[in-house]
Amino acid sequence: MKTATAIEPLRTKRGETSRAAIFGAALELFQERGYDATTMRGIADRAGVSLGSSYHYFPSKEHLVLDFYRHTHDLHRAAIAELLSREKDLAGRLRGVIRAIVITCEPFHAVAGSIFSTVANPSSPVNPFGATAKPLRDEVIAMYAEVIRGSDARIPADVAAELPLLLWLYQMGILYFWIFDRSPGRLRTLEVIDQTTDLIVRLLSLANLPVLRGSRRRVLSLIRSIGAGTHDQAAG
Amino acid sequence: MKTATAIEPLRTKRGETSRAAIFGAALELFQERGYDATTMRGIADRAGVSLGSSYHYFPSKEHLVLDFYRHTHDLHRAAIAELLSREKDLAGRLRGVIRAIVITCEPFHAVAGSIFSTVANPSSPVNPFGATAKPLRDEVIAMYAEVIRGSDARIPADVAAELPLLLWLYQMGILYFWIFDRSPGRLRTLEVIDQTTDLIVRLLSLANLPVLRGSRRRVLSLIRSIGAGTHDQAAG
DNA sequence: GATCGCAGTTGAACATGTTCAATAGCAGTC
DNA sequence: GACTGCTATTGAACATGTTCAACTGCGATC
Repeated sequence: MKTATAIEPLRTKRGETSRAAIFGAALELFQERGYDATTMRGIADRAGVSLGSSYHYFPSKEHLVLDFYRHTHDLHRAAIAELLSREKDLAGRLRGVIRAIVITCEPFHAVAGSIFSTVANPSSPVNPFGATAKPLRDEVIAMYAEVIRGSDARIPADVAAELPLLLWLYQMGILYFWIFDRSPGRLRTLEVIDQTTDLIVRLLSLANLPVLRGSRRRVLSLIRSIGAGTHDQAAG
Repeated sequence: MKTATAIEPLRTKRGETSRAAIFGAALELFQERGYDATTMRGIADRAGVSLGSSYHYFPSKEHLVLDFYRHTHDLHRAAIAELLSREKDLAGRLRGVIRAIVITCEPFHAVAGSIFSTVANPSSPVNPFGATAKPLRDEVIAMYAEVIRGSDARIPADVAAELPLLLWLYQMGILYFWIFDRSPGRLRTLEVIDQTTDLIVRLLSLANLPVLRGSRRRVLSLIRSIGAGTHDQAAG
């Protein structure tokens, strides 16, 4: 069951250069003008290629967003490396990781809204739940698995199995909140992050209470049934 | 603090007719071809008006979606009227209302994805969190207040104050799940609705447990701080 | 009933995402 | 070195959302 439309490797060095130039130009223009105001012609111009060439490497404007995601994820990984090797407290790890994603994305705050909406479309080739985005999605989920695994928290196995996926969703929720946040320094988002990460960790510690056992079992089964459909999402 | 760009009342009967024709044509075409495949020219043609006229009544294609929301909300209200007057059990009311929204929207399932994504854009004039959508949003939230108020459940006042907003968000979450659901008869969505409504009601009944008091207080304060920013959303 | 103002109407013009058929350039083969 | 096939490149052409300046017609005012 291989992903059909994954980014195929580039054939020549010349092509690699062009592709990088196009993506670089897109990245600059997204930051300067936003996603919608950035035109494919503008990207091609700045990259020094023709309009048609851009479409040779990126089947659509939306496909540029996928590379954009990859790019910010790499930045995010780099930003949290030190934290993950040092901090052992789960709340601390989670807080740091989520804060880092917001800080990493900060240069793109103005763009993020249109990008989010573009990508939220289930029929978009770059929908986060879709097949094209699966490799990157799996990486992000694996990252959260690492956040949990490297902590000193004792998470029951059944919970731990579903938690990375949930944290990925949680990250998306925070990012959507952040998109709307116009407070100076994005303080409101940071405040919400602090509170929600604490709540999550507290909830995890409560999950073992006898009175919550039943709910926990039902929540987990619900999550599994939801997750089941998410993965084999058709691309087109 | 009046909403600036609310739909202004129509001046003449002639205009009212045109507006209705345009919206009706849009509704038909959305169902037949989907949102993206429906062109403004196609709408104008079917409505028997010129392209320019459509823009006289709807500043953009997105603005048609706002009327679309209003339309489905009215259908939804009609669909649940009987249930709300009969059923007193909170879980039953909630389940019925959420099921009804999914069933009401079923004819638009194929369209819903692109519409959702269009509307998810924070800079879209019809973003559900934005100023233009406020009247309708308030109506939906009030509807959920009614769902709670008319039940025999004893909800603590502090929880009851925030619950309608949360249920509105919950409804949006269900709809986003439903958009992806390709199971026959949308059975998976219905299953998720049954399970989540039960969980919500159970969680509400647990909210009074001493061990959860602290969390409850923190959750509520978090919700209030999140909700605070949502309301005075700028339109542009 | 003539005049005036404004809602309503129109279609051409524009910007931009996307497609496509044609061309250029390069690498391997004989 | 000529040939072959594939990648890279190009810009014109197309479809569609949106804008706009001009025009029409209806109802109020005198």
